[in-house]
Amino acid sequence: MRTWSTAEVAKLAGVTARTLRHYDAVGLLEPAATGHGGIRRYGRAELLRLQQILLLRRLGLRLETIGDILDGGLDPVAALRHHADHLQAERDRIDRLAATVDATIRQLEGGGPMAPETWFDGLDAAQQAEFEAEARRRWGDEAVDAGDAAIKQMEPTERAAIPGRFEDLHRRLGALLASGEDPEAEAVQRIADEHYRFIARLWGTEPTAEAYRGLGELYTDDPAFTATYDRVAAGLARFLRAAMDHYAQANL
Amino acid sequence: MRTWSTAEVAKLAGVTARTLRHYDAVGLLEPAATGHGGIRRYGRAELLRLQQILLLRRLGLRLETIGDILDGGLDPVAALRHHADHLQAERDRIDRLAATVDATIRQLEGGGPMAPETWFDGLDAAQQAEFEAEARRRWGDEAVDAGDAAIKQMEPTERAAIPGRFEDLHRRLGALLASGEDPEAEAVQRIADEHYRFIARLWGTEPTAEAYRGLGELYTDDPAFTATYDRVAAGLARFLRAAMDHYAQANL
DNA sequence: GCTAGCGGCTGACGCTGCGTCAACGGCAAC
DNA sequence: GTTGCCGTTGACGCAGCGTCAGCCGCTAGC
Repeated sequence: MRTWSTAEVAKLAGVTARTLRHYDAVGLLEPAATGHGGIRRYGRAELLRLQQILLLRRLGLRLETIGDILDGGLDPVAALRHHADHLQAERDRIDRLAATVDATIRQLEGGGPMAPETWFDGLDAAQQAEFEAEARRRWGDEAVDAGDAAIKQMEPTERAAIPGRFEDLHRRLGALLASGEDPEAEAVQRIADEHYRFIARLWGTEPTAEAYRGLGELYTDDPAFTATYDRVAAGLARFLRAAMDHYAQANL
Repeated sequence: MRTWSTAEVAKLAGVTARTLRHYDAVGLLEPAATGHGGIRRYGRAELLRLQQILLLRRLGLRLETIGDILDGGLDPVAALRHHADHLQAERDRIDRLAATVDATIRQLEGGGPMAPETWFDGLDAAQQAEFEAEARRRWGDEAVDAGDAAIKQMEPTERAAIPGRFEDLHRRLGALLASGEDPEAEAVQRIADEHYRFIARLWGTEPTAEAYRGLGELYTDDPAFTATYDRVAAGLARFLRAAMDHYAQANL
């Protein structure tokens, strides 16, 4: 027995016959011979190649890449290094996702830090969770926990007023934007000052210039925030960010 | 301005118009009204729904699941918990993949532990790397490093003889299998004893019953090994594993 | 000589979430 | 009338096969 049929190879290698036909179709593994009605026959060389294919496949490489490697057109080490980078990135992405999902679950259960009723107007539970996860990434756990503690210490009436306070600031900023004011204009900067002090209250500490600018970046980088602001007035997110940048540079 | 066009919504939410049409097509987000040549118009409610869709999407949920949640047919917390489990599994999978890829790279570079020329006959570099990764998972880093050290201390001639020694054992086992012997037969168990002592030499220590049985499991569980053995003789992997099981039970 | 059954074959659709043409329509500015 | 912009509806493409559907050839049993 020097050659094997599709079913035999499939059993030996632990794949389905369909897979073998697929590999034939894409030119990854062609049978040693086909005859008599298209019947495939595989030889020892094909078995070996299949082994290597399956190994590389289990490393997560794409079939096309595997083909390039086995046909000598691609350096295996380079390809694997590239793949390792890709895996690393994937893992990081999943880690971030998982953190955000966990935060969202905590938010929805209502028990976690940053209770829903206290935060940004216009952000629902999932958005707040995302913001929290992002905040922990940007400013660290301590900063976020400190902010949470600061909010928890407020009077209930003050807490309840937070969303309204934001709305107020945003509306007034939107009006200035609509009237063509520059982000660095004094009228705008006065509101930025109010905004800064308000954020400081919420955070339980006065943000550094860097932290405050980072918050501004968040407004424009995160589509959820951007959309929230832009519903108040088109371009408000960028306008606010510019105002915050200038404020930080001038006063912090 | 109380309604928005496709392009406006797209800009506000940071998605493409194609995406909005897609969401309409799959029934995830239908415009408030369509008229005059199919022109879509979105209202405030649709904007809010879109926000929630995008948030849940960024958590990695599938569109269908998102639809179920937003239509009230699915508990968000339960869905997210389920999703978190899924993410966890994915991360673990990627971690294992990355470990195997790293091991493969080390093997291919030839510098790492378990140099290619010393290990199993029939396993190429990638396979050996996979085996190494699997071994570290099953028996821990110390065991694998100890084995590596043991092999490094051998005389070069003895090292070179390893593959041939395996081949010899496998051929003799294959002959006994072909002649219909039982895995527990004395003739088979004598070879199992040789096999055990040989593995002990390679590992630098005498495997426990559990470790030896675990090695047998690997032979049948891992298609790469199974195929390698079954090329020597059909069913050899299972035969060897049964012999190892019995040997461990009777002698260890 | 008929039929059932086993294996093998070739299409072709399905899955996921859109990106990317292609082909066409309507409306405003020039 | 034309150009250009924004809108529309198909339809293919991607990755890697799973899963029919429909057909052919050989063998065994009746």
